[in-house]
Amino acid sequence: MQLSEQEIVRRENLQKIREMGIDPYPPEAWPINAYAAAIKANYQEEVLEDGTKNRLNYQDVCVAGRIMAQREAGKAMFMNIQDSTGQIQLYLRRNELAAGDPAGEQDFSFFDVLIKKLLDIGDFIGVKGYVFNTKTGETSIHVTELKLLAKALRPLPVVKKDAEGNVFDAFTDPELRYRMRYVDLIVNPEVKETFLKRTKMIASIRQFLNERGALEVDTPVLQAIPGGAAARPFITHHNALDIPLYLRIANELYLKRLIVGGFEWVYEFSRNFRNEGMDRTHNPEFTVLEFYTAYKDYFWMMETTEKMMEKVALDTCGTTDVQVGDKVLSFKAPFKRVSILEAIQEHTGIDVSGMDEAGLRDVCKKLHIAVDNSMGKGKLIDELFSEKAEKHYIQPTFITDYPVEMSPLTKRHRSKPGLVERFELMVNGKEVANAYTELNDPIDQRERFEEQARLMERGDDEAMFIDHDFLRAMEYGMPPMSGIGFGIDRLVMLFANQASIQEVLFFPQMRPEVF
RNA sequence: GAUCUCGUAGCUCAGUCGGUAGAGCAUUUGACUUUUAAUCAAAGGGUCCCGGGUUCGAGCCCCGGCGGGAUCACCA
Repeated sequence: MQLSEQEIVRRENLQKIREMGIDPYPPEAWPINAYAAAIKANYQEEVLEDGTKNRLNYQDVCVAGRIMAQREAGKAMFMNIQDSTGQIQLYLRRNELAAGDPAGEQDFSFFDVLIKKLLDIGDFIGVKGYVFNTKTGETSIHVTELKLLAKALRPLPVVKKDAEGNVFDAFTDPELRYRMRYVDLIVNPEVKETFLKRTKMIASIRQFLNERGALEVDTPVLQAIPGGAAARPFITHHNALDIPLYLRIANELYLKRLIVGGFEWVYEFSRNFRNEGMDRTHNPEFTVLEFYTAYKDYFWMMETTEKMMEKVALDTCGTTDVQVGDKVLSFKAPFKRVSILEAIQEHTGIDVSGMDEAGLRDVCKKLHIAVDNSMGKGKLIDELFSEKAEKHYIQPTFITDYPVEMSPLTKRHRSKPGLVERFELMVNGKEVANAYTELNDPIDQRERFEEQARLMERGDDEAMFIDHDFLRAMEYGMPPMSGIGFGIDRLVMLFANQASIQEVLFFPQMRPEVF
């Protein structure tokens, strides 16, 4: 391996540390009793009449962190260390860290050699000391004891910030940031914020569901029949059984089996895998929250969804008015409801309700939407909506009542022939959730699967497989229910105001690196 | 998969008309006991993504490849 000059220096420093009798990777625990952010927020001191300071708290702190900056000032030194909560400044003095009798012979090598020469940016250290404010008002730890906790052998990008908050030499190359997310997280604090928001959002959803009595469950990731969605799966092979298995594209059919089994409300944060293109809104593995609730319909689901979204916005952003790009989105319930046919009429001026396939195809051609003969009525309506209407729904809006051809798992509409009881929640011109009154008529379900099988024979590689066990479950009796799936990564993109899915996944898929 | 675009020091970036490879930070050496983008003085550091071609001469021009980003297609 070719080492850079800085890597060679650090390896030499490591050797010198060992020669000083210091273990650069000591095993003992370090007894932390304070954190950077809390110290800076809560430290108090008062200036007495004689000008001396009375320090009120944090006079015996023990912290740990990574060295992020070093400023030598002769026989003193300043460092910034970073712990999980942020950075704090350290103040170190040569004579206070010396060995031996202050009145007689003293050994200053700990400060002169270890601290000034052998410690580098990136090293983990633990320090003990007391907190004070410097002349310039910076809350700092006056260090009385320092211990090297772990030596770093590679130089970190050094990102600097001035008093006005201008950032210099930021570590910005997306390829390096995604491949070395650990470095990204160390030097770009706002990246950490995004991921903390993601965790907060998921916790908020979990709380919303749990307090209403929903049950969190786990269902198979490896499936013999990849069902519940129209997508190309990843395929793998099980050696002991000598069978092909698929990574799940959805967990819908398993959650519905659980409703058959007698649970009334189940949910799962499902990692799904789809063998399709990648771009700034698609990663091969992604997270969907699905939940299914017995004895409910899609009207109930709309109300539940808007309540949940309102809570999630409050919990993750502190407000229902969320800034996304240059827009402010209001997640205050209730949300607008528009049927897909009304939406098309509103944005094309054409009423397509009641039109047959030929009529729809003419409308598409007139509006310069590419069509081909494989497209049925449902697909044509879907094209009209996604080409002409979808992008206009910036504020959260429920688009309802889709054509039956697009929705093989959805119950037919109670009053509108040819449509199903389905909605998608559109936010910022994109779909973030998809929900139905679920189909629970096993004979209708079997026919819908058979239609999918015909599509597959015609070469549609995204058509659904027939899942005979799922049909058997439904034949045992499935209660009426409503179900929904939320694209969690896309919700995080909204609430964290990020334009790329790679910014909300710790380790987005990349081409393998060649070493 | 298609098109456009980028790849130069550890990081962020300059590099003119094709003529000896540059800066800031980081690193090394020295000064400085309340600094904070610390400062001051000096020094070292390069497979210019890889492979071909044109040329007396290529970081720069041409061809091919690898990797990233953006747009589009498919999808959530």
